[in-house]
Amino acid sequence: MRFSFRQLEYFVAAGESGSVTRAAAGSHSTQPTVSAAIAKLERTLGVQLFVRHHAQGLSLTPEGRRFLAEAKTLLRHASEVERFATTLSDEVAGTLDLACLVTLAPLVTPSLVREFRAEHPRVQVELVESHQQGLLERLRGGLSSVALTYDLQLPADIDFEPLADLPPHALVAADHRLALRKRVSLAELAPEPHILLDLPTSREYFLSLFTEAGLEPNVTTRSEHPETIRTLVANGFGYAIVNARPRTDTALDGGRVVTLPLREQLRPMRLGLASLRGIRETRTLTAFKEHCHRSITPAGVPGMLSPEE
Amino acid sequence: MRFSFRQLEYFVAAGESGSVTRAAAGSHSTQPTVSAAIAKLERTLGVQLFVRHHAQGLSLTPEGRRFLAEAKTLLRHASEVERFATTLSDEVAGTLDLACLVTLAPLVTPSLVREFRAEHPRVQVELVESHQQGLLERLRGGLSSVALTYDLQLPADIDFEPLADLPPHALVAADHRLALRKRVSLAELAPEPHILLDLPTSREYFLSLFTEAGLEPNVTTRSEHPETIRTLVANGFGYAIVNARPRTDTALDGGRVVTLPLREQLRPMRLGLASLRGIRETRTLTAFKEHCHRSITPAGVPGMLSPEE
DNA sequence: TCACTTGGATCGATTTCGACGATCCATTAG
DNA sequence: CTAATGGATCGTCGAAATCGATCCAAGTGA
Repeated sequence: MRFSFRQLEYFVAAGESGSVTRAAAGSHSTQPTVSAAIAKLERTLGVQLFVRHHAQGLSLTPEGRRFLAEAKTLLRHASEVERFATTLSDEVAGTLDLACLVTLAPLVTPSLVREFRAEHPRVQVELVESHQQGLLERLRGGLSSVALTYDLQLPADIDFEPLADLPPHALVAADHRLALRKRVSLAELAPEPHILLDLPTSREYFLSLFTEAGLEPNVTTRSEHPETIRTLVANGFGYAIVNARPRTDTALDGGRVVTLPLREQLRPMRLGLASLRGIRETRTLTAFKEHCHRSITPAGVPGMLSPEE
Repeated sequence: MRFSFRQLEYFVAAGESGSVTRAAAGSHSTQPTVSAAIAKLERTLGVQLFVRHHAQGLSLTPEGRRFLAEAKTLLRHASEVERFATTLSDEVAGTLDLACLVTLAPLVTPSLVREFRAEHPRVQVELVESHQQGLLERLRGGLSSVALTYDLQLPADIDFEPLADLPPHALVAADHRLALRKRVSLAELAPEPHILLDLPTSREYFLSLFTEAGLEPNVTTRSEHPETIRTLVANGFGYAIVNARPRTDTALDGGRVVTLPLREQLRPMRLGLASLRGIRETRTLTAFKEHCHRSITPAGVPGMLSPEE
């Protein structure tokens, strides 16, 4: 660009006031500065912008008058962009790019996002669902600002704020022989046919629960989709281990399932907010995180059964 | 403005290439310069624009991506303004603000402007008519770029390019007792009733013709309008002195007039282009001046009778 | 595993540019 | 003729941009 914002500002001020001195006063500058800036602007553009009247100010040339109009709209445009930029960081407004672990999304996000938008009407939420690896890629690629997920396989460059612990439960068919038990132990389940939620990071978690207890599950069926797991369980294919427990005992095909606490004190899944470490967060993101802390508590997660239920 | 064009340019280059180094290469700059500029931009805007990947470039944050779009349109706008500015001075295009002495305008400007516009279709001509004092005010106030007028009462700050000399003629009715003469002298005319074109500067010129010859005109009627003068002459109110001679011997009311050369060698009116001294002229103005020199010659002025006719 | 490569961040030196006070100069008012 | 007005110019100062050199972290390949 052959000119600067400062030069345009001084030029507009002088053009509108018809005086370098007044322009300087109104621009928090001095007369020599404005005079030099305008002279330089004329030189670089090769356009005579003013007619100088000795000891009585200046008037715009025809070209100066036309350029003035253009300069004003450009400056207005620039301050709109400036305003936009500050809004990006300083106001709870604009778009929040939220990512969520696929298995959690249908349970948690609807009410969470609805309440957040009710509280902050100027914010649009852009929700993307993905598996854990995809979430990390999105965070690192700047495609999402924050991810709602479990603290599984999180590298050091990812910051994680825990929101709630979800202990594992056994999921069995309503007509399963263990369905009426108050609770059940891993040892009892181990020989039974196991239906594994076979997703990149959850897989290792479920298996580790058994191996850490010196057991080995009898994996007979696998699926990547929680709803398929529930339907398989309801249809007697075996049992499953789940942490997120929907507020319904009906599978998608109408079959019934039951969730049972596990007797052992097992390491829970930790639900929380993952974001890239070391990036300055926007006020919109801060507001969203605060909202999550209020809405998703250790005592309960919207869309899921609470621990004591 | 909290940011500069340079910063935006570097930011856009880096955002589109995903690399500070490539951005620097494409911007005729160096990597530390671009790095520092972006860092400063982020600091002043309070917005994190990039996620830095060690040893493998950077990606835009969600905010960075949105700001990038705004920055690009702003830069495009700025270069349009820059282009506009250079067009103002470097191309025969845009608007030419032309002023013309009222008495000359109907005779000279129609064909002059028509031919000029045919030669330069990208130019609009904005024509304003005024008396001599008004022309000077328009030039000094930057309202017009050039004035087509006589070299009467021109102060030192006005530049004048002569185009053609218009010697004074006597204007008499077709049935006037002198109408059939080949030429007449001022002395013969002096006693006759004189109809004076009573305009600020022409007035002094006409009277000076007589006083410089030791004569005094017998002014019986005055008017500010050349067409009124011609009608008065045609109706026998007296004679008039004129320099601009229309290509017709009919006055507006249908009466006939005759123009006669004057026997004396009298100082002619000098038709030319007046402009403000010391202002850099645009290429459009240069083209117009050249066109005038070609079109308005000592041998003839469009719309007027030529000297030898 | 270790050296190499990649690519952004940082440092220090240089230079450029903007800002300012003082002054000059031409015009206008009284 | 003097004072006031108001832009142009000059010299100085300081902030900021620029650059080469260097640092450092992460990925790559032997």
